This record gives sequence, C-alpha cells and structure tokens, in this order.
Amino acid sequence: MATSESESGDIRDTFKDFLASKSLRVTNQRLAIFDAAYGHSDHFTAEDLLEQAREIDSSVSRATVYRALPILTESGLIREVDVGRDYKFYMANKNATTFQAQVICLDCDKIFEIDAPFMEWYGKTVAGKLGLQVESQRLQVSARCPKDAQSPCMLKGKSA
Amino acid sequence: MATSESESGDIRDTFKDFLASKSLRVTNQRLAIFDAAYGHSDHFTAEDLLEQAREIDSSVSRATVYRALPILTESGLIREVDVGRDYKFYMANKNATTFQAQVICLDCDKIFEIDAPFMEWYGKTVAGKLGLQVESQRLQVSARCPKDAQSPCMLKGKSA
DNA sequence: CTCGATGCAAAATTTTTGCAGTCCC
DNA sequence: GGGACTGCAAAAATTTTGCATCGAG
Repeated sequence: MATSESESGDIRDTFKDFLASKSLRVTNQRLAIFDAAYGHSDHFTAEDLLEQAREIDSSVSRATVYRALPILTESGLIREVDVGRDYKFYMANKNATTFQAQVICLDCDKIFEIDAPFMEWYGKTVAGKLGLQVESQRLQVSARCPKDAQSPCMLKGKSA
Repeated sequence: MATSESESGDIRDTFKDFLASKSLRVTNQRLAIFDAAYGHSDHFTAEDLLEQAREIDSSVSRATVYRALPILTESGLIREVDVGRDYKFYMANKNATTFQAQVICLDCDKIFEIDAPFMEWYGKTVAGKLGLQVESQRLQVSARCPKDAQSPCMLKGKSA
C-alpha cells in the first residue's frame, strides 16, 4: 500500500520475524503502525503515530497503538525518548549504532539527537565500580538558543 | 511545631526570604509543605509531600502542594528528579554542590543520587561546540543488581 | 475453529484550573 | 481592606483496561 515497498521492505520483514518469534500475530494494524513509525524521520508521539497509521489503515485505534508501542520498543525497531514532558516521544531506530544523547532546545521546543559514544565507556566504568550491570542510559541537555544569534537552533545531527 | 526548630531554621528563613523577594506571601501551608520536603531525606512524590505536609498542617490541599512545587523548585531549595515514570520525584536540595546523576535500580525500584562532577565540564564543552547555553542536564543510568550477589543494591552515595 | 487481537468507551492517574471564601501584609 | 492564597471539586490529558467482536494461523 505504501509508495515504495522496497524502501523499508526488509525492515518490515524484520518486524514480521520478530512478531513470529514471539508468537504474536501479524495484523494489518500492527503493520500500519510500523509503517507509520518508519515513515517518520523525526520524533513522534503516540497521538502522531495514531494519526499517521490511520492514513494507512483507517481502522487503527488508539488502544492498538498503545498496545503496539511496547512491542516495537522491545523489538528494538523503535526507541522511546522521554524528555520529561507529559507524553513520551518515540522514533524509528533506523541507524542506531552509538549511544545517542538528546539536546532539547527550550526556545524551539525541538529535540535533537547527537552521538555521544563516550557515554558507552562511561556507563561501563561506573557500572564496574558499583558492581552493577547497566541496562540503559539517558543523557539529556536542556539548552537555549543564543538570543543574539540570527538563526536559532542551527544544530543538526552533530557528534559530540 | 517541628521537633528541632534550630536544625532547619536557617534554611526555612531562606525560603521565607525567597518568597519575600518574589512578593509571594508566607503562608502556613507553604511553610508546612517546605518543612515536609525537608523532613524527607530521600526522594518523594507530590502525593508523599501532601501526606506529610498534612501531618504538620491538616488544611494543606493537593492543589496547594502542586502550586508550591514550582516555587520550591525555582528557589533551588528542592530539586525535580524525573526518571521517566508517570509521576515526578522531588528531593530537598540539602547539600547540592556538584552535578548529580541518578542510578535507578530496576530490581529494587530505588533511585540513588551519585556525584558526577565531570558532567559539568562535559555540558560546557558540548554547549560551546554547538553555540548553545546549557540550562540543565540529566544523566540517568538504569541498572540491575547482580543476581548472584548476597545483598542487592549495596551502593550508597558513592561518587563517580 | 480457536484464541489472540482489536475497537470502543469507560476508567485510571497525575496534574491543572475555576471559583468562592480566607487570611497575609 | 485589598488582593494574593487556598480548598474543593471538576476538568485536562495521556495511557490503560474490560468486554464483545473479529480475524490470523
């Protein structure tokens, strides 16, 4: 149904395989939600996802989106990004190789993902000292555009 | 009303001074909420705070707690700790000198604050590279107790 | 055919807000 | 005494859940 089947076809198969491996059923709604998630190149909310999934399959309900999100997260195909707002953000895990930190601009209200590969090392170091096993890490920097700058938030996917 | 007036009396005055400086009124409810916050040595939720504040002044309402929390946070006397659960945690800022990271144990469901002074340097460095002004930072590590350890979560206020 | 999955709507949960009365300054 | 503050309860807003029905395997 999508414009280009081949673009994300193999990743879609990965999702199907994951569902099969967990004895979960491959339904049209789950595929629509998956396609909607991978149609986004940025962060999105559960409500965003519902809206986009409904454009693919109008029968998708809010409950199904909320029930699909943990599955997609557990599969590693999407990532949960909680920056402390009322609602959570999600994003497709298209090229997730290194640890990502979030820079949240309080002026632009946007969230930028930046590579922070050193965090991997840091997490292991701290974990080793405390005798704990790291499960996950979050590094978030809230910042403001310089008021005198001509173009706010000129940062993109830069690495730190 | 408290057991030891002298223990936190001076900090209480700091709170009163802050209220005065902002042209906010010093009410019994606000003082009760403040005392309740500083009676805790650990993290607490808004609901916890309401309960404890009511033991000091039974007239304190939930709405007033929620209205006081931003004031206390802005004053720097308490700190907001959002670890991605439904509700937020807070804690009295008794000895806040360096940056604090949170280690959340997924087994014990507890939150530990550890000093992470290097983060201050890191934040400034990244901010400088991107031309942004850092407002605040969050570093959170989710971890698990080693299953074969005899006593889980033996970490305390250790420094990293 | 069987049981997991879905949609709908109501519930749950945390936080916010409108309003009339209260009390600090 | 005036206006900020408060309590109460209803409202908001996001996420969860119960139940009858639907459909994947």
